[in-house]
Amino acid sequence: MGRSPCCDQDKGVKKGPWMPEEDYKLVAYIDKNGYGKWRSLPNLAGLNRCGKSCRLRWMNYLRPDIRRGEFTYEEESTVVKLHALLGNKWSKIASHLPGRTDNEIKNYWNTHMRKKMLQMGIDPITHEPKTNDLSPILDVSQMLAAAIGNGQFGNNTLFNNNIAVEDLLKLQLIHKMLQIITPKAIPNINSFNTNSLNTKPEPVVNNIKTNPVNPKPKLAAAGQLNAIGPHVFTNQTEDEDFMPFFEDVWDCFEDNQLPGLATVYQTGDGMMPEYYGDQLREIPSTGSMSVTPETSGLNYPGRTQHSSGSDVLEDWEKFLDDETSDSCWKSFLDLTQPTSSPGPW
DNA sequence: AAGTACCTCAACCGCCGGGGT
DNA sequence: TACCCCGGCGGTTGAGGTACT
Repeated sequence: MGRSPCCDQDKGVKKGPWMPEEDYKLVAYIDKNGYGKWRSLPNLAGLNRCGKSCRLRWMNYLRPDIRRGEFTYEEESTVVKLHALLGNKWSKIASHLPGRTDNEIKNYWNTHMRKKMLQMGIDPITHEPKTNDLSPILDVSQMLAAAIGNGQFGNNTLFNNNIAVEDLLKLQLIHKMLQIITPKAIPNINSFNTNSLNTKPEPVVNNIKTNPVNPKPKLAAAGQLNAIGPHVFTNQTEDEDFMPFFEDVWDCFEDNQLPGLATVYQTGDGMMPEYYGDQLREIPSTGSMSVTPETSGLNYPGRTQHSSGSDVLEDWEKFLDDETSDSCWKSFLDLTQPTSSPGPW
């Protein structure tokens, strides 16, 4: 069938960037007559353009309610969530962002947000961590596991200092989290002998200062996932800061459970530090997600069921309900947790 | 200053689905 | 039922701007 393109009949119509006088003509006509009947509009408005071009110019640029300028944090967050829900349905996404056009959102996604997600190791299509990007972590984790499994923990110089053990525990924690997120991509290395860890090496423990004043910090799933990347636990280089984290992890290992969520420290003003793209910024500790799977009533194409770590995910859920946990990552987490409605994943 | 590479985004293209005849 | 018209959508392009060498 293939009907002809709308502009075939309009031989010699102008293409390319619009001139101000063309804009003026189009706006003046629509102001007077309203829009619609795009095919006949150019002739009526005295424009040497095809109807589609006029429509596009009006919808994407001349409409009075167009909102221009940088996307706000809330807008970006909404785009990420809706893209995870809807995929490249730009017009549907745009319908949730007043003043933004599908074209603008599409462009912004392709030029900014897609890049950001890739930098964060997130697949912009599936919204899941990219397994290829995790392999270096996995490799290191496996290397350490192998070393421990060989009984070298006690005399291997690699582990003869606190930093190495801390790093090991961090790696294990990250590994566990990755297993929960992408169980198929991250093989289980739990089989390595964690019992060797259960006999707390005295030199390590003795060198870590206890801190009775510092309460157990909140467990932060958002912070957990922020740790996947180049900024792993950057706030925890000091022993005092690291101690609660160490205790949490240690407790879980002793109970032979998944490690607890790592600690993320709130700053004094109630702000949560988080990485946002390649920048560290502090975000208000309150706020709500404008759209969630539950509120939207939409299913999640592409969601995966995580068979393991459900307890941890429940903890995450509890944490996510906490008012201090709002973050860009929370939105990702909202979209990756199982719901009661059975999805295809 | 000039050349080149990269980035951004307005605009175009081709296809699709709904509605009318 | 078949065909056509139209509006709308998503993918792609390329001109202009910017950064880098």
